[in-house]
Amino acid sequence: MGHIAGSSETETQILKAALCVFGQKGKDGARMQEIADEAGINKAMLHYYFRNKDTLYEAVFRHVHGHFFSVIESETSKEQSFKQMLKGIIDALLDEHVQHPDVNRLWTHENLSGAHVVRRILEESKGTGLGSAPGVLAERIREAVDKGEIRSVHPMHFTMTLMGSIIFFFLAAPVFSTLMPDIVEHPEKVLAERKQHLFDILYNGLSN
Amino acid sequence: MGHIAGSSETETQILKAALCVFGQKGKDGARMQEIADEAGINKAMLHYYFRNKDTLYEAVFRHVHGHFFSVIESETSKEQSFKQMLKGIIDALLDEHVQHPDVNRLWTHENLSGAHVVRRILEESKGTGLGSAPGVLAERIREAVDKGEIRSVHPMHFTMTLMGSIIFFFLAAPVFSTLMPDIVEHPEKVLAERKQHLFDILYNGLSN
DNA sequence: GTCTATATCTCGATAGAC
DNA sequence: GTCTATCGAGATATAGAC
Repeated sequence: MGHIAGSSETETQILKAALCVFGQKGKDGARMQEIADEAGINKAMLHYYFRNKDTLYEAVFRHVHGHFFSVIESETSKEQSFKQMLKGIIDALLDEHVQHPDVNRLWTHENLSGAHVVRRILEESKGTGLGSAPGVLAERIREAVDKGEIRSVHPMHFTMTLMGSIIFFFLAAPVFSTLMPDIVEHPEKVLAERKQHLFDILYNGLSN
Repeated sequence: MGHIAGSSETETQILKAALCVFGQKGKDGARMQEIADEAGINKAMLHYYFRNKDTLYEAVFRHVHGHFFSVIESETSKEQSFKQMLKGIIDALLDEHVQHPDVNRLWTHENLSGAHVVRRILEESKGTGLGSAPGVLAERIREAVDKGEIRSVHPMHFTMTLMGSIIFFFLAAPVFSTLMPDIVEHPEKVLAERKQHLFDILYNGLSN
């Protein structure tokens, strides 16, 4: 947030526009002018609401960083079998990425630049809140192993494998579309295939 | 290459330095001054060997883009079972990423910025050379399915899952290190775990 | 709160001596 | 081929009127 108490309409517009531009171009490639244009306001207003580019970037990140974690948190807290949970996470995370591609891109940019902002946020809320979602998922995996629902597997590594195979799909789409034209020509079909494939390979990989 | 015929010592130094800086900061975040410093030369020299920043970036990318593909090509062309090939690709690709983290980062930056350079390169050598490596891997998967070595799976989706779960591990390391301190404290141990986990989960996922 | 005008500065690129 | 010095575009950020 800027130095304004409540969150005004304009502030929301700025955050939305900034997410879009930062997501597309990254922090370095983004231009304050472009963000202003996208928000339908003036460049000076950006500095009025958010002191400078760094502050704006951090505000945007704080505003959306929980998006994907909240999906995981939602699915892990439902009363359901591990199998259902896995299917739920795969489907919901893929859908979420389709609907909010900029958030995924922002996350990746953040990781590439050392993840200083994320880490600060995660440190602030040590083990609580949305940041703990991957930890909760790992715990659910551990429980499922104990109950014999799935065979023994390293919880954190599986969490990384799951998230990686979901996120990479969108990240590498520009390159893979050369090898697999359906990605751009029939995106819904490929998305459905992806959901089916991931559940198939990962659940089978966990089966006894 | 610049407008010099052979590749001089200086040119190699520049490419090496540029890979480092472009990998760390991305094309937009990179500074010509920093590349010059890293190469131990003068800023003007960069423009002498490579016309401008764009040209330099493309030269760097062309210089290293085949790194990971060559690993896949090497493993897919060996005379070995599918099981051995899968193990070989996982181990070799993970090792390659450890040894050349900047190449991975450059690739990711390239994907985030639309992959215009990669696509041009891939178009130039339509289906030939290193660019066809993922396609060859997909073909090997198809063959293994036909032979009954593994159960039926979508070849291209499996290729993406494999590459994604390998690459994401390095990409998200900054964030996951908060949740899994071993990543920075005992990196060799975690790398060994990763190799073992990936082969375990993916090969089991492919088994009948 | 919102705008115009402008200050300040960083960076890519070039000119030109050696 | 290599350097120093510098130009000029374009970016962030601010000043100040309304």
